[in-house]
Amino acid sequence: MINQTDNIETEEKVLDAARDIFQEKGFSGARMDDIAKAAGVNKALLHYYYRSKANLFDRVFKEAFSQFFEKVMGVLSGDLPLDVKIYKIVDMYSSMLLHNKHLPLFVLSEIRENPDHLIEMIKDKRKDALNNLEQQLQEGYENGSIIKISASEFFINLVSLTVFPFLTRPILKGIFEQDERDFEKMINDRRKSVPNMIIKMLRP
Amino acid sequence: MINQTDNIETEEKVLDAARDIFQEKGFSGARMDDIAKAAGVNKALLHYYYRSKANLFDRVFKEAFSQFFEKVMGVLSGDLPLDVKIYKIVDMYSSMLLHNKHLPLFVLSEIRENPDHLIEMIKDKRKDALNNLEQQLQEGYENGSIIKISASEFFINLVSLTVFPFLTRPILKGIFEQDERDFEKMINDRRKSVPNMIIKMLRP
DNA sequence: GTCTATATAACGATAGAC
DNA sequence: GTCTATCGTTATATAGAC
Repeated sequence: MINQTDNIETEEKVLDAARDIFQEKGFSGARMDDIAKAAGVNKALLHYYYRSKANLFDRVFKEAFSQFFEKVMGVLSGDLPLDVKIYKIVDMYSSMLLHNKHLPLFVLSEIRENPDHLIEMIKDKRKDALNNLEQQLQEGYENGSIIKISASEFFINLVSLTVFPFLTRPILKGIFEQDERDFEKMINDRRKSVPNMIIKMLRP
Repeated sequence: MINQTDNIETEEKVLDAARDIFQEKGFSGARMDDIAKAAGVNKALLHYYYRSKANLFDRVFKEAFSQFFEKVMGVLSGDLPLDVKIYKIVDMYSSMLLHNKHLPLFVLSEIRENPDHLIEMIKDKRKDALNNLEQQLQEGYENGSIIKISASEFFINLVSLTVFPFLTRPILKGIFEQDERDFEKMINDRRKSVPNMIIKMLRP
């Protein structure tokens, strides 16, 4: 298993380490040395498997980006009732981000660098999800069951309330003296309170 | 005015340039060369006035951080009615961030580096603002005019809905095909819609 | 106070032995 | 496939002339 053939285990160890370091420090803050050390291998191996820092970063970023978006778009595209979609999205993000604390800040802060070609990555799924959501909101409005609201406004409100607390976590620690457990409790409470807020907000 | 005595104009030009570059690229992404070029002076001057990159960065960061927090804390500490406070905070943030697009992402992403000593910077104002807000929410609850809600929950919801759109600006461009004017229009609409949402949410 | 030139260190990347 | 040693660049920082 060692030598003579590509060592997949090593290749993965490197990728795992790269994910950790890049997501915590960003592209320009991360050091190839640190990634190598975290992976428990030599620096030269990173280049052997991934050729360059930019290349390795790209792998990590694309993965993080799709993790951050594709599931949500999937839920929005489906044909579940609106309130179920709301609960699902809040729940999904809460679980995902509790286990991957640096993800949202990483994605958002690295996006400035390549603001263009990321659009390609969502363009397909985007249309489906939005058309579907827009129609659903329109129907609800014509039913008289909800107020008139655009898909973008609805989407932004929902994601803001769900994701923002993760971005401000170190600050919340300072302002409200939240420790780790307090924070988790708050997030778990918000799995119910955020959907309730959104639904209340939609009521005519 | 030139030579012989400290040239305050130059010192400020450097600080202005540093603010621009640091806020756009972050500490490790920023280059002293770029700052010098943006200030229209030689690289050696940056060290003459500010000694080191870390030192210059510190100036910029502290300023940005207090800009991001102190005003809000001031409003919360005052004795305005709750709904007025809500409108004021949303309005303040919207105006500030429309003119300083990189501020929130800059503050949030650089905070990981020094998560500790920033707590010092808010500790004083924090207590006043929170006690005041907590009492106000408690009174409203006893009046029967609003639901029971903690100060932290209230605060997070308010700031999330106000600030988050600025963090996702390049993405909104991709998902909703928003151009610059669309974005500004959306933010200006939210000066009313966000307070309305928050108030609606508070209703029993 | 401002510049040019240069020292010094850090980092990404490659060569070559095993 | 993995390591050590090293090259080449780029960045921060300083020395010294004006």
